[in-house]
Amino acid sequence: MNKRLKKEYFRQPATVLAPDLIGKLLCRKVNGEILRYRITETECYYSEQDTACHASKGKTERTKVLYMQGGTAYVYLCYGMHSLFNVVTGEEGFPEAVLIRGVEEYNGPGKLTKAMGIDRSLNEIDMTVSDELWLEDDGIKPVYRTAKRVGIDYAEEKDRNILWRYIIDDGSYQPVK
DNA sequence: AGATTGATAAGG
DNA sequence: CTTATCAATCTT
Repeated sequence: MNKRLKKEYFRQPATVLAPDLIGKLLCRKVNGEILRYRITETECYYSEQDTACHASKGKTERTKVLYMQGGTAYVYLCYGMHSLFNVVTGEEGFPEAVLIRGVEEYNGPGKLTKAMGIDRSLNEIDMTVSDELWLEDDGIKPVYRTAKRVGIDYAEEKDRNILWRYIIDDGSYQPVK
């Protein structure tokens, strides 16, 4: 039986949740139909000291959602054409989030949001109570590997080299019965 | 390697 | 108001 991820779960640090979200189910209800996709790739963005994190330059109108409590959705329009979907984690007042970079059928953060109909109207949604967008755990624990984050050339070298990207090891889990 | 695309943030 | 920048993707 699938269990919906609740507030206590999202209160953990992004550094813990990023690997743990691998294999979880991203659920989206659109036009009365429920879509479920298994998360295959995430990245961790953590604190104002992380120069790759949007919040590193301080709190602004755009990044304030990163400071909200865990379980909030952060949807950001990048390069004018791609909606990127993040899960805000941790306690209120501390900026951290996990970027969902890929799901089973769609690789690439811009493609999965387009496929699931995720756009900026879902920004700041509380996924612990929303019936449009939420996360589920069906008990599968896939094996994953780590890598350096991508697309963050603007960050300082110390942050570019952190292994905060988590990718599923394909075929390492059993399909849902 | 280059074009695309528009919100966001910083500066005048 | 103007300008530069971007957690990407597609085509050449």
